[in-house]
Amino acid sequence: MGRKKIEMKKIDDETARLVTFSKRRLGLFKKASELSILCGAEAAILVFSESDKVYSFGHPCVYSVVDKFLIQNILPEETFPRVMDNLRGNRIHELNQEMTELHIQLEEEKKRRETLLTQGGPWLETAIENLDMPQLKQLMLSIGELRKNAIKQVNMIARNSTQAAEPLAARSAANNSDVFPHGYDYERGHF
Amino acid sequence: MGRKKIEMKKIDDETARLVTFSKRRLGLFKKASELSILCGAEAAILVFSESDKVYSFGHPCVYSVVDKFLIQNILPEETFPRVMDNLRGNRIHELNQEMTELHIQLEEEKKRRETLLTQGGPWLETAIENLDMPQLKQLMLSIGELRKNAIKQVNMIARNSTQAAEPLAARSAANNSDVFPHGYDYERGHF
DNA sequence: AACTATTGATAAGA
DNA sequence: TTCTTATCAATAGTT
Repeated sequence: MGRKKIEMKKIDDETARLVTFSKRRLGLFKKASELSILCGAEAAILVFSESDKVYSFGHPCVYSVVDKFLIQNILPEETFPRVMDNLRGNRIHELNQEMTELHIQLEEEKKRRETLLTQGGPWLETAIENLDMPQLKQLMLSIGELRKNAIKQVNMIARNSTQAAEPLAARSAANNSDVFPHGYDYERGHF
Repeated sequence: MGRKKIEMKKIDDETARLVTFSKRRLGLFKKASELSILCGAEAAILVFSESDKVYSFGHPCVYSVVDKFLIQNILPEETFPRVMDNLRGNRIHELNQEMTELHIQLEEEKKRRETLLTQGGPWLETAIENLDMPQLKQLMLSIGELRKNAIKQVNMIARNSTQAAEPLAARSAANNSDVFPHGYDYERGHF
């Protein structure tokens, strides 16, 4: 789509290939952004360059979409038997251990609920270890919602700010990855 | 890009929105396919329609790219400790009756905790609106950690499963999804 | 679904 | 790299 039509095969010249990669990657992300906006859809794009550098786009954010995908396509409840059954109810010869276990759990549950009421965050980190698959799925969905809301708020602040707000990468340690959050002026390459 | 320029906002007319969604989604996938071919890149696209139907594209395939993404961004920081250790103990025996009671109490606690977990969402949504930028950054970090822990636990459950544990993201596409694999002549609808 | 008038994306060049 | 522009490609509105 330019001065000439190009053959649809891997570009031989490395420099030209890199240039095209940059241009088209941005174009792709823009298209995805438009699709999301125009149609109220959620989308995520993951791209790995030849040198395995990762670039990603997501609306409302990469992780909420990827998580949603994983939950729908990779983590169906029925494929995973209840692990907790092994630890709790199915071993008659381990009744005593189970008893102890229950005592501990009960205490932990009480503590956790208490902590959750007061602090929230720290509780979740430890409590996750005791969640079963349905609970985990619910948690993943909640996390997705949480991200959405947080990003919304960041965008809100950014809009209301005269100074250009620091772009939200929608995640923590973005090691070696470029994240492309929708809602930011990616045209200007602010990140 | 047609008879008229359209405003970049959600299309009001539902029919038009659905048509545009179809057209642009295909266009997006084609662009991704071209990017992959021309530049030797790997790419995956996940799209959820408003009605949460999922469409995906992947080169060389959706799951390999998603896996790669997960591995690069999530798994490296994990250590996979034996999470269940804290559930096992070697204490003195207890009575069956007490155990039954404990079971009941535990279930009750879990229910209460679950209620907090699910109902905690709305509370957080409201709270988020009052956070400033530094607080939001911290929240995003926390969410990232939370998500890692959740995924870690999912993997844990998968590993401990008596059934052949399926590696994360190593399944074929599920029922309700349209997968758009690169390498096939999607123009002609070979699948 | 198909068809075009337009707009949008981009290959090549500066 | 960034910008410019001639072309090609995608698509909005229409049939």
